[in-house]
Amino acid sequence: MGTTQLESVQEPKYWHLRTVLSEALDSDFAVGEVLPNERDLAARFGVARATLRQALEQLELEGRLQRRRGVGTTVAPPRVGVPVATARQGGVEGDADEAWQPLECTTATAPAAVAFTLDIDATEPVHVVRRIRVVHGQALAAELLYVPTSSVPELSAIEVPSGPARARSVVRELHRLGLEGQDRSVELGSARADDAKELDRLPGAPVLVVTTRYLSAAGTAAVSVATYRADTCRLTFGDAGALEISHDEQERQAS
Amino acid sequence: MGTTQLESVQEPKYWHLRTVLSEALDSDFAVGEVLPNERDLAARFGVARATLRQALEQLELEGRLQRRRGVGTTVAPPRVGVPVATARQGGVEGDADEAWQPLECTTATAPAAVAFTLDIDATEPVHVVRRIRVVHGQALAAELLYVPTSSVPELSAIEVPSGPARARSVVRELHRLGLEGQDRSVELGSARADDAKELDRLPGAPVLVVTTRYLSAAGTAAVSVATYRADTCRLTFGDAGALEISHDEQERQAS
DNA sequence: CAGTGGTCTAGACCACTCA
DNA sequence: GAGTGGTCTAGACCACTGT
Repeated sequence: MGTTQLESVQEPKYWHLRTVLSEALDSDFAVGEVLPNERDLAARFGVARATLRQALEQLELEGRLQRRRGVGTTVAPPRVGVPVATARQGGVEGDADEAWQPLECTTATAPAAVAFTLDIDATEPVHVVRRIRVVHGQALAAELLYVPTSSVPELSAIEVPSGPARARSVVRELHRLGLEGQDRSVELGSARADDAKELDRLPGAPVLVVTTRYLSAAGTAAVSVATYRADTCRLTFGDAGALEISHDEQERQAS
Repeated sequence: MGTTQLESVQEPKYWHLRTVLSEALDSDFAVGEVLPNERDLAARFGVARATLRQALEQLELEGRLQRRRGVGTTVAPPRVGVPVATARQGGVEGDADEAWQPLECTTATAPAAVAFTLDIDATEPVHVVRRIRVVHGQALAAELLYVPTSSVPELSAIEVPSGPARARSVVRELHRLGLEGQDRSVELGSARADDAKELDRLPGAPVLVVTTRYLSAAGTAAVSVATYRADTCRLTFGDAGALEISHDEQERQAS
């Protein structure tokens, strides 16, 4: 008959919903606007709440939505471009180090894999510095910076008490070494409970895990494991701050 | 009384399950081994299947598990380190270009955001090259490479028919320009239907979206949007192939 | 307190893979 | 066709936020 080929490939409901909602976000909503609550939305689209939630989860993963328990679902602003490495990445300067805010510092043994990367014995003590990266008053990343005590010999004599002051000392001493460059890797992870708390997210929230190896003439001087909020961050490498491609734009397929 | 503080903070069941399963994976399972099916596992832990699945989803997101419909759930190998940029990223050579396998090439107008980044008019035609990055016989990434026709003037005269051959021509011409460097950004996304197909994933699967701007003396010569499988890939920058920190190792918290 | 998103249940059916 | 993971439902209760 005359019925036009309708969804014969049968995409899942939640996926179709995601597309519909995504288009609605583009045309009918402004950044920061709150959406109707999940029960209403589900009823409006004639699906179970769980299905509606599956669509919202997708959109949140893509950085389009922001959901807060007890508050509601709002339209998220475009992702922040976060400089992770500049073009001259061999530079001695601490890159965007001023953005990191030291919280505390303890001394302990490093996790096995970190010890391996540092090329030290697993029993050798390391300074563990806890830092967060704050932009516009919001924490974008939480980091653990592992610095072998042997890398910063000056410090052991000083004996600053634990806390932010000591964290700053360790970072200062590290910079004094004259770092020659960094190695980095980026992968997807989920926030541990402690990181989630710093980032104001729930445990298990998707994060981009940036592992950095700081190189000095003597070898690996320190290792940092930083977890960035995947929902709000776009990591940039090589002064690509100008890159302004957003996800909804990529949606359209050139054919 | 004598009851020892047991889970008073009440973490969600699925999160606790994730931890239990994660430890079980470390101690009792080998890479590639298949887990019991979801219904059995759920029964064994005394939870609903949906809850068990929430835990499995977490572990899959972290690259610990691999799930295939009709087959089962298996223990995933450690993530592959994928070189995205080398230390001398200003190099003219195509980096790990040999790993990219051209599929086809069409000519069309670029999406608005891509046109903006290329600094061209949205109506100007661009070559759209479709490539996939294959390692060990498995597709790790799918890419759309946008090259303005004005960037590669030689090509319009040649008139190679659409297809892999033409794709190769465009890439070759692009390299001939003498590229001066690249800008990159990395963010989390979900696979579009076409990308999902190339990557052997379901639509919506988590991917790392790498947007690269190729710079020539004249400005932005091309833009590429590559989607990497987030479950299997660890993107490395600056010859950090040696970085071997895996997620389960990060689990332990130094305190 | 009312209203929101987060968790959880116990089912059902479907799509896919493989023997 | 048997067995797997993927989708979907219609409820329930909880944790959190604001007023």
